Amino acid sequence: MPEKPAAATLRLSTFLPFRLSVLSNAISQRIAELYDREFGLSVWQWRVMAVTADTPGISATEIGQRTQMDKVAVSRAVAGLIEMGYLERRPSTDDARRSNLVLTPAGLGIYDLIVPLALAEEARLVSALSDKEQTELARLMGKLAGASSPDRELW
Amino acid sequence: MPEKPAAATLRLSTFLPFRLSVLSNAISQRIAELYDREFGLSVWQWRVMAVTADTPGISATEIGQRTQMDKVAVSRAVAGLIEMGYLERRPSTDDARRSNLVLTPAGLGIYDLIVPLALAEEARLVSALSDKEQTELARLMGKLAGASSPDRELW
DNA sequence: AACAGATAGTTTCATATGTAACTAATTTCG
DNA sequence: CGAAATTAGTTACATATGAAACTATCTGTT
Repeated sequence: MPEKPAAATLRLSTFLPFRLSVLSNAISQRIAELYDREFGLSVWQWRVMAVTADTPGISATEIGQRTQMDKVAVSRAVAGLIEMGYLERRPSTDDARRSNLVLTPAGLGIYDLIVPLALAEEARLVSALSDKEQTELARLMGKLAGASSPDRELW
Repeated sequence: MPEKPAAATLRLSTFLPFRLSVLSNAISQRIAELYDREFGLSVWQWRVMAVTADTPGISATEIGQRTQMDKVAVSRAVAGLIEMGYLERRPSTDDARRSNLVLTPAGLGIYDLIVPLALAEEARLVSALSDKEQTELARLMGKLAGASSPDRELW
């Protein structure tokens, strides 16, 4: 009588999707807590601010594309930021469905406070890697992104 | 009159926490859909199955440590798996608070079906990288994990 | 012009998730 | 021993999230 074949096993701790997920969550949580504690912002709101600072007058749809947020999430983040007085909605002259979003002076003010903190936190994190390693990591992640989502651009 | 100093800007697309999060989500979602569509499992349920297959008789608390899930998530995943008939709870003889968890034959059955699919998906993904690059990626992620969570072991 | 899609964005609803409170069993220590 | 503190795990509640439906506007076709 044949042995029952040993089933293949899967060690979670070496399984890439698991490792990536755990690592990403650990990092995100740490930063999210910073945004929330210091400024009362969610990560989504912060992302909206970041792309709006980069491209004033951007539309909600375009924000979604650049941040990989779905339109509901964008809508909610925008609503929250407007309520907090950090973002302003300007009706577009050529398309009444869309709005042009811009940061208010208050929004720009806290943006300028957050950026250095975020960059410092990133720097602290990657300081464990040499410059060369940092570059290499970025490159490898780019390759993975291509393989994971051949359809859409991730960044 | 001095110029208003140009505020530091932050390009989301090169900001490591953002890139990691987007990449991880893209990969996780693809795999989650596989588990759900083919087997009706959530990612958490799958993780519980994976560590239970690896260590039969494991406790819920230990599952939490190994998978980085909090105890509520573990509790819910376990309850779901038991309901589906994939997992069995055995009261521990030496500590009445804890249960020893084991996969049922049905649970082992689908575990054996899932493992090759999960490994194949991972292989498809990392096939964009050479063997050397794969090793390097794992190494760099390990370093980052250490830097991001000096307190607890991530894997 | 006028109808049939498409598109921008919001709202609704059902589900997922995390925090805190809770129960029960165990350990610690006076 | 026995009260206080810890630990394993579940339940309850409040919030976050995503899918689908919806409103309003725009585009293309006839």
